[in-house]
Amino acid sequence: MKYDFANIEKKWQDKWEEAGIFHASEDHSKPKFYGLVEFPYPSGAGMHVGHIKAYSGLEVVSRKRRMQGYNVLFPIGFDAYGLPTENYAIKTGMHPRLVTDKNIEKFTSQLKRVGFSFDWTRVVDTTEEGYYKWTQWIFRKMFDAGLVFRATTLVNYCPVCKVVLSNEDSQGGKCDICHNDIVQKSKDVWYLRITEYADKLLQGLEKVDYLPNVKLQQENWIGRSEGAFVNFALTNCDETLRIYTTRCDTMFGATFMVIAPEHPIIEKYADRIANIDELNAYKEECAKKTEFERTQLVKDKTGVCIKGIAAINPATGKEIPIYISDYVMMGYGTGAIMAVPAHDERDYDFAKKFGIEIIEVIKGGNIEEAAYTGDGEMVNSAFLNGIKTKKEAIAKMLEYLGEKGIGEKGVQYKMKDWAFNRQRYWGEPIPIIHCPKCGMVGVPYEELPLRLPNMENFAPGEGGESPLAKIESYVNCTCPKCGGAAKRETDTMPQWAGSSWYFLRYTDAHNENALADPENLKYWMPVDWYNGGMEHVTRHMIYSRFWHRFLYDIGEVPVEEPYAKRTAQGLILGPDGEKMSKSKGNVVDPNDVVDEYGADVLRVYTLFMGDYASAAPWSENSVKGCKRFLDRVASLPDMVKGSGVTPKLETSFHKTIKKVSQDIEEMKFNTAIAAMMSLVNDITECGSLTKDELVSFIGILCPFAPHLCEEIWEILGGEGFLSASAWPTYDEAKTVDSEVEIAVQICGKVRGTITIAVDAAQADVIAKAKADEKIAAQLAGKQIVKEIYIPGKILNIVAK
RNA sequence: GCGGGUAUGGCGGAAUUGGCAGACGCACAGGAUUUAGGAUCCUGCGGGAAACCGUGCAGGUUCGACCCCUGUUACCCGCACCA
Repeated sequence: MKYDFANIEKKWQDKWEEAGIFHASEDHSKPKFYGLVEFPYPSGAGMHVGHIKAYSGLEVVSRKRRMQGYNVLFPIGFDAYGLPTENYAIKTGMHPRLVTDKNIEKFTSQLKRVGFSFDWTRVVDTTEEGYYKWTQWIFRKMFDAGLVFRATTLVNYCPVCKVVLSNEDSQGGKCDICHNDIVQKSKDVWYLRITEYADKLLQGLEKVDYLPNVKLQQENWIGRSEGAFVNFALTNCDETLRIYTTRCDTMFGATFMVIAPEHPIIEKYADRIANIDELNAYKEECAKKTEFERTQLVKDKTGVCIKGIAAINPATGKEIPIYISDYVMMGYGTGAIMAVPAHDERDYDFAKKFGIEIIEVIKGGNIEEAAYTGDGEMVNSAFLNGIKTKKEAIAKMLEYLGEKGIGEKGVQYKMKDWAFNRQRYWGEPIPIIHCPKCGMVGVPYEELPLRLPNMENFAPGEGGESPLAKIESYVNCTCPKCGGAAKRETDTMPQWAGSSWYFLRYTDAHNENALADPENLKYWMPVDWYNGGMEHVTRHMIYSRFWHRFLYDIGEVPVEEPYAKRTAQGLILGPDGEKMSKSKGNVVDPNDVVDEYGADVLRVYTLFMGDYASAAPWSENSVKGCKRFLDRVASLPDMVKGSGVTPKLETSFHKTIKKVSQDIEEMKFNTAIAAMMSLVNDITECGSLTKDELVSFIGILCPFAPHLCEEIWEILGGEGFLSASAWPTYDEAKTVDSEVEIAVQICGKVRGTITIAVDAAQADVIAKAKADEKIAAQLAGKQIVKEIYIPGKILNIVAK
């Protein structure tokens, strides 16, 4: 047949759409499969070949599942709130709504050109009222549950985007969006109390099937640590200084203390501190340092000793000095530590620089040289002396602290509460009203959605306040509780909000009375398989697991964990081996590939280019190789002779069907395609195949190259759609060759090969090997020591 | 610094998990066909005349190691003064 891919692809896309064969059904009696891919942010640049690879994986799995008789939900949508759109709108004067609509349209047409089997009746757009109503609804539920709070803190502020950023969005001291330097600023910030869910999020990982490195990254992100809180008595003060430590066993070695520069005790006892000016100067200096400077100066410790207040080491009873230093941070633990220079590297560096006493309490290292952090025998530690393990010493010390009532076991997390607001326009309005009498009051549920008002100038105000603050009719309102005059919150939610529950909405995308019908949730959840990028396994996945777990706790969803399985695809690099980026000019546009080679080639290539989970560079030549493969497939109908089985090809067919079936489950798409290429080579060599064989071949190729396969199916007179027909089966017995060639080794080196029956007896195999000329020559004059035969694989004769 | 991962032809990558290393594809070379080919079809393709040598490097275990163990180097990805 002629492989006119452009017409073939259009023809089948139209037919699929018309017949609606990829729509998930609400027949809940059938077994279901919910495959989820990360919905795209509809940027102005359009799609990227990376998107294609990201979706192609589960596309193949979903198509296979349908052919296996599952009711498949494979949805798509758009995570459309966000800064790039807003910034573009500010620059061009075009309303973000229009920009978003235009971009979604572009993405939709690109996705459809590739022939993805998404259920287009369930598209979710996070900026639609019908959707963000429920985003706000969930927020309100969290507010009711006490998981929302407001606090004045130093925040990461981007002076360019004029927006407050979460810690996650400002890593490395650079803005995640514009990559400019971030400054610290004091602001009122909305927080979601995600730390309350730290343990639940950690425990939830035990029940799910995530790639090991995905799980590990989440564990590290949550960062649970077990230790102790201890209260140190102070001189010249009525209160104690509370610290957190994981090494209370080393307390006898604590020769000083360190508190964060922002620690409140300084201000509180300013009048008793002799060098308060010096401390304040240091504090100011620290505030000016960028994140970058701080991390660069890790080894070069700075600090100031507090004069006028000291601490008492509760183990030794000795007075020890207190320093302020920026190597201790207010945001972790209590903002204060006991410093044990002999057994902590940071404390060691500090003590060396400031000439503080270093007392060894664990044997094993050389404290003249460096801090020793390993295990060993306790010394200089009174009642701990002689103990040989950390674990035992910690237990004993905890007992002592408990008896004296000055300390107890404690747990800390690295994860911080989630800064949940942006002073920007293009986001979900936060449904809260500030009443001078009642305080913060939630917008009543029946008034949701709280609509994002239309406006002309959505540039943020100079002070960084939300553009919504400029609309008086929006800001001024009445308190739902007392009916008095009140002001509406003008901040909006961060981009992560909409993507924190979109997978629930897909199960019932148009429901006006609930986020989704409970019956639908019960049937479809959890997501059976979620695939996406590694860059989303911490932030997006942790946030969405948190929201989902909250919804479970209040009885809104039926399962604890939203994602039963999580995998991740590798990046597609540019032809130069570098990460694709506009500035490098190495971006490949999927449209160009579809124009020149067809959508089927694009799909096959993105899956064939290498291990699905690894990064691989784009190669135009390899794309051509995939085109050649499909050209050869297109010529197979011309080689059909008769029906039934071609004896020479029978085993190849059964083997290939088996391999492709298994490889798809393990995301080994590259080897699945390689196996199908091999089969085509076998068929070409053979010269012909039967109609039945071709039908089974296009069956297994269909998830990869559906347009071409449908076309061949039609030529062969198939009824309905190949995509809706049954997945080819194989006979295990026929995947095994009756005869195999095995290698014969002499002393571990291959000296020849012999062909034997698969089930040949060892004695026969050895006899046949010895009869082989080459083998006999090698064995001549030698004495056989040992003969090892691994059935069907190898024969090794050890001889001297 | 800590944690995780990777290392195989000129290139992308395979290898039933301890059993013929280099499947499949690309590139390259030779041939056929063609007015022509950047189209198609054959053939060859790790190195070496060969004996042999070859999975980052050095050892070890084993009849047998890309695979397991010890040490080492390089690169990639997370986290990063987390007490």
